[in-house]
Amino acid sequence: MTPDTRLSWTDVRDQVRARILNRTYAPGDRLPRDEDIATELGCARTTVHRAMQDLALAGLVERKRKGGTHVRADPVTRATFDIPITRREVEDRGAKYNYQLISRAMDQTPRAVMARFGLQTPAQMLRVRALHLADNRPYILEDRWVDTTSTPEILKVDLAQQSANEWLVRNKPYSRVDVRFSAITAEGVTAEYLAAPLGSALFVIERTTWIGADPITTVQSVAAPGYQLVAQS
Amino acid sequence: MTPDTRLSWTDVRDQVRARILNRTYAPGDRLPRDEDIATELGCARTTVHRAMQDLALAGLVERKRKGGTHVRADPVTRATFDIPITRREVEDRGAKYNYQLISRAMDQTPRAVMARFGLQTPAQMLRVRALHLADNRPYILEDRWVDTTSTPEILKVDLAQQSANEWLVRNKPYSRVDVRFSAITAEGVTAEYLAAPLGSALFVIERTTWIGADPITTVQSVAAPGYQLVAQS
DNA sequence: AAAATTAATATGTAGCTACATAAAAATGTC
DNA sequence: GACATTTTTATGTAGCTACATATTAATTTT
Repeated sequence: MTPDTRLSWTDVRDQVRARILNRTYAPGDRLPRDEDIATELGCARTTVHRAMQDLALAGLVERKRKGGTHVRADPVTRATFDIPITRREVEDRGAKYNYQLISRAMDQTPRAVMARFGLQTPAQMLRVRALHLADNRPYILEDRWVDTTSTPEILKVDLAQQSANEWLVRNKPYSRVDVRFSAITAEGVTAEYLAAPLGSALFVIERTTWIGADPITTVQSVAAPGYQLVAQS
Repeated sequence: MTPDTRLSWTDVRDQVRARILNRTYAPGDRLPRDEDIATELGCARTTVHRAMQDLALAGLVERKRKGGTHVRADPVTRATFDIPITRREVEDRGAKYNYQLISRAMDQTPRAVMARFGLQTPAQMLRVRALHLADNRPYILEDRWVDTTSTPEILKVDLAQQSANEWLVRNKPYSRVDVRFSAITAEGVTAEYLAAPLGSALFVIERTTWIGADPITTVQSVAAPGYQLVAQS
């Protein structure tokens, strides 16, 4: 069905990638111009262009105007992670999702939160702590701060019924997000809520979102022991 | 200098994104056809198409032929991480990089390694353990297995001089990679090598690569306490 | 009425032209 | 020779046409 001699941009991409993998084009090498590759493979320059863009996005080559296209000498491993709302994450694992509000109160932002938002002076924000459960076992403990200046509506939401996670993601689109991963030791109430042995290692995801220049929320999500995050594709 | 009325695809993307953010197009809504948006904004359909592709890639909208374009109801947080070679990572932080080979020997793959590669039976592979240092302090401890069937050249490399990390990334391109993050507790020799207090939480990156269907290598990289991974952009 | 077929439609892709832009290379100037 | 200027060139982008393809919607057949 495919017109025999018609190359799609994915075909071109795969061809060029294969050549990089088999060292026809070695790391650091400059590739032929898009146009020459086009002539060689018998397609239009636009098609080669699209293919090259994709390879550049994947981190395999680097392109510069006039400078041409080069195979990256120090290829980086580029991994993309999808972090869905916690309910979905739990349900996608085939587990029953439950949610439990721990506390909800206005409070002054501590240093760590100010740092995340890039604030110079402390501010009053809504602090929400909650526990997400999978099959009635602790799954993720979240400690969240919501800026009530940018998001006053959160004050009217019944957070005992609906998690701030879910409400925010559905009702408060953001324009910028900062994600960071780390590990902490299970201690005190954190260990207690997660039913984790004292001293066990816990995986932590921190997310901070803004709309334009205005802070929306920052969360520290601590996962129960054994949690693993796997890259897409 | 910019021709007043000329819209680039990034302009269109930003416009549409703004409308999603300000709820002109609400979650779940179907957007107008590309062509209608093109007419409205005064540009070609191709331009809108490119903009939409980008928004789809970012996870903001979903597109289906004939079905049209819809604003995603459950937006996911999509984060991209670049994991450079360890030398670069250290040097980019302005620290002095050092490397130390701990052990290098052929051995039978344990269950965990078989699982990563999807092997049914154990195999003989090269196991390399090494320590990366930043300013002479332990930075990352790596425990690596290299498939000497797909990568026999590794046997001739002097791994005391050059880290397997670096040699592989520069000499062995891969076609598929699997990345996963987790947290473990500092124990035994791991704690010792990293100079980490017993029981402290350590961040772990596991990477497995293949060329076609053939395994190349799998590494468990354990970072010293305090390590944090931050998403790009 | 249910199932199979056909038509309509929105997005996906390839190819072309024309021009913009960044950066390297060549040239000119002091 | 060092510096500024101009030219060249490879990629980047916009717009157009034409057709492919997946789905839904409409229609026909059983």
